[in-house]
Amino acid sequence: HFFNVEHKDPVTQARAGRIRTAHGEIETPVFMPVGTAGTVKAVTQEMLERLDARIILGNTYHLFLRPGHETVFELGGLRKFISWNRAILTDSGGFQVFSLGELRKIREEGVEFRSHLDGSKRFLSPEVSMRVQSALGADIVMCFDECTPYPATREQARDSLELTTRWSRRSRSEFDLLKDTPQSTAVSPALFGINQGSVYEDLRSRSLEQLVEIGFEGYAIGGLSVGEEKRRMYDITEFIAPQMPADKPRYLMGVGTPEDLIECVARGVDMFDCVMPTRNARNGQVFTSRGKMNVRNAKFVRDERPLDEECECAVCRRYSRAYVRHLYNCGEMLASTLCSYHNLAFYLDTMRRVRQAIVLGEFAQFRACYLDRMRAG
RNA sequence: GCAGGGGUGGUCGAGUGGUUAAUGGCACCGGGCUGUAAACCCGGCGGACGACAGUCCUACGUAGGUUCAAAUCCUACCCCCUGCA
Repeated sequence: HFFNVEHKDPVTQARAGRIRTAHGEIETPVFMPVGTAGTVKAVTQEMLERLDARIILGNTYHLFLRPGHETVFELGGLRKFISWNRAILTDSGGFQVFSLGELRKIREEGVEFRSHLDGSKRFLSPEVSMRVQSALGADIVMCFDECTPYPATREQARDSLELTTRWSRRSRSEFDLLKDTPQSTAVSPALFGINQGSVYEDLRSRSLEQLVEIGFEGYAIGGLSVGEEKRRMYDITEFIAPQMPADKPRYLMGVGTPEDLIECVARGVDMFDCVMPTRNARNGQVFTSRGKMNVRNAKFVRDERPLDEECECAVCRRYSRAYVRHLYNCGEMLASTLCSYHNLAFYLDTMRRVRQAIVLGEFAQFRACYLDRMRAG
């Protein structure tokens, strides 16, 4: 079957499991690099393989606009198009309902977007999102949801969650209809529901109950890391994750920092994705076992050490901070590539170590040591 | 030699009597980034002292001058560019 838990941490809610897709197995907890427009920005697919990434994200909205899902379909699906033979998860466009702010109008039927590229009107709904994702051929498909903005009043959060539930029901129907049709390039895809409810515990529970009733292959926590205090993000995760079906993967969308990952694994989350390692890399910030570091800083001009002295990634084995800083200074694109590669290596390695610690029953200890060191700097 | 144009802060370049320590860009320094409208955005950027408010000093080629007040006006000198010899 699709997922099973292999180890449970005796102290925390952490678990180690395995997701099986037609395009490879994924050991959890897992961090999934974000590849919005059919590329994890600045790194090649070969690099992702070398990093042993087993699954990456793609985005419905962005690929829908460009090059268009029909085009991707004709080219044999997203995996073939981008030459990636491992697993892919596509986000539904629900986050763009949130992030594109003024460029969209939400109705019961769906969302009308003004394309950020040319201003043209585009329409996305649960059905359209499923059709697009089906054509793209993802292994894991996300329900079309409304990522509730923060802050939201109780009433706004409730209305938003109810809309997401109705859209989830429609997503489920359309997904089931499309599965194994000639319009799909997917093989045994799984559909995930997305929990909403903002920072209101009872609304989170209510959302989850409704989703479980519909039934999904996995459950995601959405609507977090959208501006709320970190404490609340942890609290909501701590509250809702353990309530999610134990035999299904639990995915915290859009999170987070290395520390967030560990803290939320401890609260029962199995899957994560975040633009942070790649975006911040392009902006000169690298993550290390001693905390984050801005390699653009003048103090690295003559620093011959690797980005992270304890990292064994291909970048850290070969290049110095001085060189990477120089590349940033010159506006050279290799800087982005090198830092993105390292940051992803750091994230992926962190998750492998987290998993190993859970398997060995040492997660609580690992968590404490790891975070202490990172904070000590 | 003659005619014309010009010399401004690290740099390029505005500014042609007073809200000017001097717009902007770049460079430089620092910060932010959480299901990617992001190789982006924000802040600082003459010096000294001060926690802050602020105070003082030094600055628009050089040296003088006019004026209550000058990067801005006048004189001389130095240098650069263009054209003609």
